[in-house]
Amino acid sequence: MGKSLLDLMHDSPVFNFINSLSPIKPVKSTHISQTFNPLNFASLPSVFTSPHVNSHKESRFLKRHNCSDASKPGFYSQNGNKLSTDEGNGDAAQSYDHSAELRENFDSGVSLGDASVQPPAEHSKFAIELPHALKYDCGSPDCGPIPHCGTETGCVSELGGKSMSSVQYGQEASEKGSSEGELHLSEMCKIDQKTDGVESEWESLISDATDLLVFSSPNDSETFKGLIQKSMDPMTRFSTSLMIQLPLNDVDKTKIGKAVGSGEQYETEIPSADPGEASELQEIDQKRENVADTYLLKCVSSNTTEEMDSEVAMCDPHASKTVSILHRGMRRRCLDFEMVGARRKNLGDGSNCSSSILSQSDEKIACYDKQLVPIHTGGNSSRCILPGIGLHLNALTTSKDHKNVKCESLTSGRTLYLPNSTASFHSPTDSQEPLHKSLTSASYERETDFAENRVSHVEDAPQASAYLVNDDFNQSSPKKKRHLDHAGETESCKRCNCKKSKCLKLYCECFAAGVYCIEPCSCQECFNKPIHEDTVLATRKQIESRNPLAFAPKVIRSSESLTEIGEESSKTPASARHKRGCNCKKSNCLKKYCECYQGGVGCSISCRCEGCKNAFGRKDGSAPTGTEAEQEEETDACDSGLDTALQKSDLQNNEEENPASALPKTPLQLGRPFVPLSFSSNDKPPRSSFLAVGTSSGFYTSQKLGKPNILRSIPKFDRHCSTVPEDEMPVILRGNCSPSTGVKSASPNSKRVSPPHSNFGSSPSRRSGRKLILQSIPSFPSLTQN
DNA sequence: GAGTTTGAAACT
DNA sequence: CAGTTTCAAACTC
Repeated sequence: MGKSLLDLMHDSPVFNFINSLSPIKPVKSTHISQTFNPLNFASLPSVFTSPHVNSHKESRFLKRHNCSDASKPGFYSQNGNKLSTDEGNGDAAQSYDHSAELRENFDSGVSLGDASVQPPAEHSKFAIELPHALKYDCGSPDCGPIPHCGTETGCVSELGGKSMSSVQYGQEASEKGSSEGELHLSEMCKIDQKTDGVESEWESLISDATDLLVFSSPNDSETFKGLIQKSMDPMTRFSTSLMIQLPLNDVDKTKIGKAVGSGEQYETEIPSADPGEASELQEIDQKRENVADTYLLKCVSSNTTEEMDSEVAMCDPHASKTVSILHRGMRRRCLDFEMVGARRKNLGDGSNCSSSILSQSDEKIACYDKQLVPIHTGGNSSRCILPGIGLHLNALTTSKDHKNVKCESLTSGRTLYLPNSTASFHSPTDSQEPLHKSLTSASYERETDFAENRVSHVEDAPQASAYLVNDDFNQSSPKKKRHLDHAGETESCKRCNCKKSKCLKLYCECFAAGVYCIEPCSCQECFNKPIHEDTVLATRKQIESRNPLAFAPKVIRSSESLTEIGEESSKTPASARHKRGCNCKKSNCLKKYCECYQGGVGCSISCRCEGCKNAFGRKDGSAPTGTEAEQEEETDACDSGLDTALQKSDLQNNEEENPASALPKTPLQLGRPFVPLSFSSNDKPPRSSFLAVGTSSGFYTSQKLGKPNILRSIPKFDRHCSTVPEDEMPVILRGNCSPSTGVKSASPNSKRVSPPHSNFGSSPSRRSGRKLILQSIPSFPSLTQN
């Protein structure tokens, strides 16, 4: 039989075709299987692998990499877990590894020997399915009467009993990607040699498989879903895997079927171990991969939830598993992000993810995200949507009607503004999304990333959270906060209490922060609402025309700046400085009346304050020593707010005490003062400091204009006191500032630049103190384009 | 919660 | 640009 099979293989047009296509070079028949097997079981515990296999593993790996690796992220890693990960493998494998399956199946011969143990029934299905797909190719979906196997396991056993073709085994094994597969393979090897009537049996098996597939037909997707949702039992898992595979199968039908011509023949041929076979298999694998790819693409485009689900499964091997699990809850809740997030995580975790897969999955994710986005955007467009920093905040607080949104936002809320500020928000862990991407990403991209960002950030965006917190504290008075706290959601929004300004002046914190006022605000006659967007923008523009930096963060980090700013700044107590400096007369810069203090930064030369005792750093540059600060604090302890101040000052002092360390440091360091401030429960963090710092005007613009506002990203930025690289600074700002005011001069004194002369108003300009540090100015697109 | 204080923002 | 007024947050009671 073996020979006949080989001959068939060689003669088969399909074989030739495959040969031509296959990237993998055919290996000698006997060895082929070995070579491939290792791939399949690469992750298998050494225990299960025979020396034989091991020897080949490497080569196999290599091959795998070329062929299927790309398509399956995390496949290997998951395999490592074996049974526990079986599902994942299966699922994952389905989506991306079909090609591999074939190939692996091929390998089966060798690895079989190693086969280990308890083959999960789940996998067996795969073995069956694959053939099924092939069969489909050759014939009609209905092809022939199909013996039913009651259960997958039953099928498997049946297959085994019938001594299914090596191919099947191989497939199975590959699908399992686990020891069980190997076991079968080993058996297969024997079988191959022994079996003569393989074909007939094969067919029967196939039919069985077909049967199984019947229920996995595309139309049954729902059913599958239902199954998945319904239970977590083995059956469910099985169904899940099937579900995943289904799409592929369909594709296979069309594609593979065409390519191969006659599935049966192909299948029967596969069993034989022959170089030709190998090539053929390889080709098939390729096809499958292609199919998978196609499917993925398809998935990307698909809109239906169900499709998405299946797609997700397909796209992300890891996700698939997750998805199945999550499915139950997700659908209705629109937790897509969760999925996405999970998926994201998975992807992220999957160190092995191939680029191709990633990209695909990314695309999918993007789709997902997009879908999700609407959720946010729906209803209260402006509020819920959050394209802008401010919006996001608002959304959180405002949307009472969007409880869901809020809730989710809360979980993910931090990230809501990400789209705009993705750059800053991307946590290190978000490796998936290259920072640059976010930076450069257009709104569209942002949207895509939106969900994922949210998710990821939620988990690992301490900064973001911090920022939010700050926001909360900053914006609302304790009273108000308490009121709003009920939901806890409102926390992150700014709330103003404007009565006369209509929230269209910088008096209004919301407006100043570039966010719309929301319900929690106690403002009267508020025009700072989406409804009056035009007005808001116009006003904003006007203000900007007067002072281009009006919406820039008030506190900027001087840091990076060390170099730029020069010694002086470095000498200054704090690494960050208020952009214009304060003008305190009575508060001694020890209360939040002082913007410097509020911002958690020390006073600097720019300040015109009198009797400065800023705990974060005095105007004269003398940083209060730890003791000093404490003393001061104690003295001023009366000030409730000082508690925090103390903390802050302590921190600050620590830094300050050590001139070296005091200076510009890492963003975190910088942020420290702020963070403590903002977080300290007793004391409300300085309100505007953060707001001002980060929230620049970008919000409105971004929202309305939809310009990518990288700089907006401030949340993180804020927290870090404007760590934004100068590069990020909007051209406008730079241009305006530097030219007119003469940006930073080389001299220590000149490091700060005063705002554009023209509009900046008398006060700022007149005093040397009120100069702006251009470098750290948070960028936001200025309305006054010119 | 009302009233006061404070200093930035806005205006002249 | 300087001075004044307006404003709303911060603060106090």
